[in-house]
Amino acid sequence: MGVYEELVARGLIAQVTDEKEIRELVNTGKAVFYIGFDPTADSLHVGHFMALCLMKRLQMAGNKPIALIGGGTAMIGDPSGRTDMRQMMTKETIEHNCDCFRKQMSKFIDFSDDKALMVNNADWLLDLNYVELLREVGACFSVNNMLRAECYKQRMEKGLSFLEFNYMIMQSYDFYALYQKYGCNMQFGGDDQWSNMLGGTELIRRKLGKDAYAMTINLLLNSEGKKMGKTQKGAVWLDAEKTTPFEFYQYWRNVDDADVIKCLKMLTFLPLEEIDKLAELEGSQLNKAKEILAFELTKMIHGEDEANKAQEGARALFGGGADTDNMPTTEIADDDFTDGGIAILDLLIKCKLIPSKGEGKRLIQQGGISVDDAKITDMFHKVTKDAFDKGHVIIKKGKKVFHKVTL
RNA sequence: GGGAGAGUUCCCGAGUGGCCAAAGGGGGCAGACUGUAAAUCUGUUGUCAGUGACUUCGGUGGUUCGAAUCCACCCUCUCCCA
Repeated sequence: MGVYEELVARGLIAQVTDEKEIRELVNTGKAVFYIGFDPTADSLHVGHFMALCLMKRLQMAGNKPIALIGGGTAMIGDPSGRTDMRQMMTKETIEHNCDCFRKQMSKFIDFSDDKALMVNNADWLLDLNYVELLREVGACFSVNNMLRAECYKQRMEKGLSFLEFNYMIMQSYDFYALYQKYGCNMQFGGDDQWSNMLGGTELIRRKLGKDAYAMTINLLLNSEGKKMGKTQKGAVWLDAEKTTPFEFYQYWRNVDDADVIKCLKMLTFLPLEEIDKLAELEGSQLNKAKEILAFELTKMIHGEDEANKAQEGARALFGGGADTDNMPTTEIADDDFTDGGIAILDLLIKCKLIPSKGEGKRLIQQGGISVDDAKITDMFHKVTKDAFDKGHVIIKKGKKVFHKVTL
């Protein structure tokens, strides 16, 4: 089975411009492909991770990946599939984010010995001259066609600024530039990028008379059709500072039954046969598959040690025991005590478990807070110093949030 | 440039002088039920020193005893005409 067939079997491929050609290129390791990442935050998230995995799979099959960091395109903001305009970012923020991306990517992709490249489109986009650009590529784009593009559909109702409208041209120009510079003959990206990617193949055909190819990967959607990798707090980040390994593990441990197998296929490097076996599990047995998913992903992002810690921590907590070693911890000082105790609401705030006291009161009224396994029913409850005799106190918020407090 | 309309809490959206911290839905959080799942049901969802006070309905001023609501100017967006 070639790498292309594997990608299909894993449900990764959404659309391709020319299946036969792409299969041939990719399976024989002749593709030089790029994937663009716009530095919209200071860490990569799960959505990027899928693309990185794809790069890795293709790199292992002998193809050459180019990771393009969108330091130039981020100045514009991709309107694809969005209902609102992105907030404009300053140059400084973008540069900072680029640095963060670069560091994280180097952990996954082997950039040594020219096996992969990392480029920043700021290097060629920022110096473009407007009139020259218009003359060079402007003539190759049909506004009529652009307006019909699926990615602008939602924006045709809500409004689309000229700035954002040009995003497609910038991305197309990237492909065109990479084709000439590095012989990049293929572009991969999320399925929401399809229109932008076609712009590039079209531009190359018109300007150079050459064929280039585009392929999109399915977005990671849950069974309800929503993008995965988002929580109430925001995205699930790859940076351990922003999403701890434990939180990361828990996110995957808690996916819907309906999504486990899909995630295993799309995100892990486990052999398909093994995943097929897991797919036969039913009911509560699926928890095994979820553990494997969570462990594998945590291992890839944070390393095996962290993955083990997260797994043991989770097993201990939910298995009844209390593994306090890997729990998020807050240290409090003597000053925090008055009359030998600290008010539970103050303590919860101190641990950042609640954003306001109102929410804390509600939690207590509804029975959502326990201290050392004792449910708190009085919102004026005080945690005394004696409670710390064994060195720490464990606060439980709801069913899944544990927090250790030390003195 | 001319004309018409819109901006409300996390999101959608009702409210057009006091009964408005603001309907309804979604989402979130908690409880019950479970398998750390889903579905369902219940409660809850601005802040605080909580029978009260404070901040909040695009911005700034104004009218009024009292403004999300009325007036003026401004900003942003949509639609129609050019």
